[in-house]
Amino acid sequence: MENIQVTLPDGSVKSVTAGSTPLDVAKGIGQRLADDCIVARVDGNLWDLNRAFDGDAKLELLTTKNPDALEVYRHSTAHLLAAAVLELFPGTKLGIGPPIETGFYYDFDPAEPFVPDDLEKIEKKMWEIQARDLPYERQYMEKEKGLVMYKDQPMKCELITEKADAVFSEYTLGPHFIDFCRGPHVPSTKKIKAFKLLSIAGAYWKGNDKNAQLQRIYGTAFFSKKDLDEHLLKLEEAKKRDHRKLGQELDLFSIQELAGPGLIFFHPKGGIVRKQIEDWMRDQYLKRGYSLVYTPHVMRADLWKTSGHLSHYAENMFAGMELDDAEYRLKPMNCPGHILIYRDKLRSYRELPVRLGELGTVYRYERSGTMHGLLRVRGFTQDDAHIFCTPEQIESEVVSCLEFAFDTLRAFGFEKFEAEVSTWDGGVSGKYDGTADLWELAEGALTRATKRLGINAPVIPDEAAFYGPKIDVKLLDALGRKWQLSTVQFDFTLPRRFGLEYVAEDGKKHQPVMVHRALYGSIERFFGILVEHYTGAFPVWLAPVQVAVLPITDRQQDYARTVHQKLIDAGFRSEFDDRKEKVNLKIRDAQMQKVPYMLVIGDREAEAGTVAVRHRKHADLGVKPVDEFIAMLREQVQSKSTAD
RNA sequence: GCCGUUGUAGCUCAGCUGGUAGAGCGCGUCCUUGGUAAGGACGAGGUCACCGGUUCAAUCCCGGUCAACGGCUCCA
Repeated sequence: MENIQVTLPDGSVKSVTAGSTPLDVAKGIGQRLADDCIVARVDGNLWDLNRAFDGDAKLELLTTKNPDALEVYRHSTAHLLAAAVLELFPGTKLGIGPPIETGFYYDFDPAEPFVPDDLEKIEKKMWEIQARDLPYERQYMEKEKGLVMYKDQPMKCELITEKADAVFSEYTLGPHFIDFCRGPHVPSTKKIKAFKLLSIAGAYWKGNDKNAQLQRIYGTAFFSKKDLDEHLLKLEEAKKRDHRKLGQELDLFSIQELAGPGLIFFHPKGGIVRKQIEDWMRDQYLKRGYSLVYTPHVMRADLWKTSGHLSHYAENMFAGMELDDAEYRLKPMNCPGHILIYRDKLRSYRELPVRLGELGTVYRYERSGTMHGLLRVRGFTQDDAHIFCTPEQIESEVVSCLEFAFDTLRAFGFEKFEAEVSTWDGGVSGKYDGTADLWELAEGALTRATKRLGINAPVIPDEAAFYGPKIDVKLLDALGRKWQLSTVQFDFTLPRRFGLEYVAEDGKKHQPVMVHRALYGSIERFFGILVEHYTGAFPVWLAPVQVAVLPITDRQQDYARTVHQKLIDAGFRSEFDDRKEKVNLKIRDAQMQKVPYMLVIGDREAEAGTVAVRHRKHADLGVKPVDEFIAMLREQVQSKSTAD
């Protein structure tokens, strides 16, 4: 037998006998490495550790430090899940079971739907199989034979028919489990050390809502118990931060069954926070050359015909209202309203760009089952603005929109962002509106703008709206979760549909370019994200109650009241707790409401004209004269400090 | 819209194979005037989501509706 040459990443070459596997090479280097290895990369392809080399090869051994290895590991855990399900529920039909960003899932079609208790049973069975130390073995099957072999697994047959080569690979796990699969996998179940099944959900076969629905089991897996526990802790933490839970605990907002799903009631405390959010944006509009407009919530259906919404978007609109003169529709978007204002008079190039901004409440008929707290609703308010400009102005407008967006997100305490540019498909499919030179112009402006600002923004082809390219900004919150918020979108369609014009230098009429942009996106959604980002402990400038004044006994009531009044007069949001309760309880309540400052007032303070300051996080800050406290508070509010 | 789960006081939940309900917190009254995260006593709150069926009898079983939750699909 001839030897084969295996080149390692450091350039060294190992000579091994033909038929050797990556695991053999790893063992040759050291048992520790062999133990740590999950999978190999051979000539750039992921490869089972126990799969023999075809010939000379470049080899990389992937250990638990490699993200690709984690994917393989999770994929193997998904197979383990499927094997457990088949042992417990023979006859269950298998769908697919891939790794995902946070773990893995496997889709099943069981005779009886799984119930939550089954998760525990299945997980137990998985550990049982894991303990058997079963190998994942790669085998090969001819397509024709395979279709017969898998005749009891209709979904697998479908996949084999569609995807398999004439000879395809499959993986066994022990004597009873076999799955059509490209692999690779870990060598044996003993490699799998930490996993947990998380939930059961419904999912359409092949992601198509025309197909039958399967039972999907989600789980997660990590190389170590420690990593798994950390991840589970993070999930717990996210649950505690859930804006729906905090919204109720802090009395910020509610959704009323009598009123309907997806419609938000802002309570007094949520209302104050929302006012801060809105005021900030309106002030910025005026500072940055936007005008503030208001447009009606219901408008004639004819308007929505002109805009094209009734032909493209009708299923997302609330049904029409037949009035005496015509049919009316609730607005799902603000654009047509702004367009009517633009179009109300003849515009000169001298007044461009025209930037019309509104905090516009729109209603969209989201399908039942899609609503989610404040994040997906049927009525929401966009910080919406439309910029009408000349083609030459596009780039600088995009730059200032992006600057505006980043300033906005930073103001609310977000530090990390990502941006991406969505472009068309070059016109091949015909599903995009507008001419090639317009797309080129706009896409060029977007990418140049990101470069000018030094933003790394990947370009994603064929992801644009049909009416123009766009750039989306995502933020990363305190838990590192991504949220898509700000968007800047070109629109080649509406200016044409509404026949928008401006008179240029040449005295002729030209069509302006239109840009849609929203920075919060939806105020409701932004509010929800803020609640989660801060776990409800809003920075002082946003906090619904900034100060709680807490007299210890009735003797200090009068003095405490003057302190409270002084705060109110100075423009702060102070709450006076004059209940006949112990100060411990008052502190506890203020603490649980996440009030930033508590002023404890006893005889000593009343005597000296001071307050004992307690901070929600840093606890006792000591005694200060009232004016000194007010000055400190003023500084924090004015600077909109987000430090706690 | 689809699959699955859930729906009991303002909130969080308990309620054993059907006999019209209970706790803690909160709320009210009273006592306690107490220095940095829960003082005590008493009391008032519920058509057990809604509609229908089975039954002598339904919070409990069955069917439907609505809503919430976990997801899927969708989000020009």
